[in-house]
Amino acid sequence: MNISFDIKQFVETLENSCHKVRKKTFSKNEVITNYIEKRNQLCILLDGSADLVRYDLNGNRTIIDHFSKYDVFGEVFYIVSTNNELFVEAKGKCEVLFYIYDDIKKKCKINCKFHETLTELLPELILNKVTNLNMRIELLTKRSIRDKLVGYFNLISSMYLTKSFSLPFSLTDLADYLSVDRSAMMRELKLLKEDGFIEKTGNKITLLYK
Amino acid sequence: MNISFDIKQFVETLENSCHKVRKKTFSKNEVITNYIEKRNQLCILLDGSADLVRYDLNGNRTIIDHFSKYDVFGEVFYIVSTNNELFVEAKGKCEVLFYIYDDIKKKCKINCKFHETLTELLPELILNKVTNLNMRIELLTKRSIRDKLVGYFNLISSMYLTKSFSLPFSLTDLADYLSVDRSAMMRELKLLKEDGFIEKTGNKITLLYK
DNA sequence: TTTTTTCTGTTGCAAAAGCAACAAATTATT
DNA sequence: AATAATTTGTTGCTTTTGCAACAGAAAAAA
Repeated sequence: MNISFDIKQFVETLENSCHKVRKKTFSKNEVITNYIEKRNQLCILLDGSADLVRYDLNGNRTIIDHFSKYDVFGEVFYIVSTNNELFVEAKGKCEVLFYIYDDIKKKCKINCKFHETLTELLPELILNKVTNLNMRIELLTKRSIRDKLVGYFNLISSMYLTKSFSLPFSLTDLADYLSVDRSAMMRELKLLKEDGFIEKTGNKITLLYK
Repeated sequence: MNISFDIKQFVETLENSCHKVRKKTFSKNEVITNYIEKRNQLCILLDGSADLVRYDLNGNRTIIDHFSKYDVFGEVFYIVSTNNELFVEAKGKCEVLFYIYDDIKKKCKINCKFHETLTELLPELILNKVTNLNMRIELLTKRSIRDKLVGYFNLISSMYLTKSFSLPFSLTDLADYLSVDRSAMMRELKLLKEDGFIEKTGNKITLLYK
């Protein structure tokens, strides 16, 4: 995503220009943050990858979003509407920039450059999120596991412009992302293979159709 | 939603202040607009109700979003990411305000008040959409029809602050919204009734739990 | 390196959801 | 007011999905 470059630029040059900015590192499975309304926190993933997850009352785990280098997250992008708590979990070693704001829409009192740039970029960042959410909904509304898998593969394929790619998720996590049972998904992957739609070695997928 | 009032205010006073604004009426089942990238159109529903729908290759209909009075829609809020076409369909007689923009983020050349206010409101409107999308995802990730129904009822209930409410959808449309088979949903509704969780007369629901 | 933990791949069985078809009720249309 | 169209409610049957359990592979930790 071309927005990442902008973020990179301004993070690198400006991360020390505002006293409300803190950098912190996390190791695998640590909770980077949880989403609480009015926490007024915005985070930028400087290195590593992390997932936004929710656990429901039945113990089901759902991966809401997946973050990689230079992705931005925080409650502004996900206004909490239910009692289910949301966590951002580190998938490995992570470096995260935390930024606490008073009012995301208004200028920082100290008038720092960091905040100014962030405020400018915000609408674009949010629209970026909206696109992700829409894609997500499109996947989730598909009626069968097969359609979800194929939809997801098409997405990845068109993102990387190749019919052959490694999944950014483990298969276990992919099931949580598509909101289906893992073993049922494995079964469907096998059938897709048998029907000649895909090739699969470990988590490398090759699309054979179209 | 408190934002509606702002919209109402400024629409009523300013709808004639920009030459790029057009008002049009639609009758039931007419297509108000379809989503095409770079169409640069923003619509405000002045009266009636409408649905944003998608038909997939298998002929399944999915209601992506439901709009009522003063809701705002258009491609800015749903960046098209796939080949499936999206339509906004009138559910009855509708009055719609169309606004064509050059660049939603920049001021209108003629510097009209309409555009200025809209540009100011836009981030808030978008965040509003994000909340909706997140709620939607939360519903769709629920693993069973029962959980989807209950989740949806809770949402409506907490929105209207009452345990007794009429559904804003027909049952047929509700199934398309929850992305499940209608008859299977009817069966589950019956079971919910039999298990004493809800009362149901026509499309009026009363929650008996909690 | 060895041990432990997590992830992958598989399967039988049970439960849930989808499909199809139809009658009754409700809502539009003429 | 009569007719047509749509929505609701229901059910038997089929297919899909979920659950549980386990063995082997791979990855992480000791």
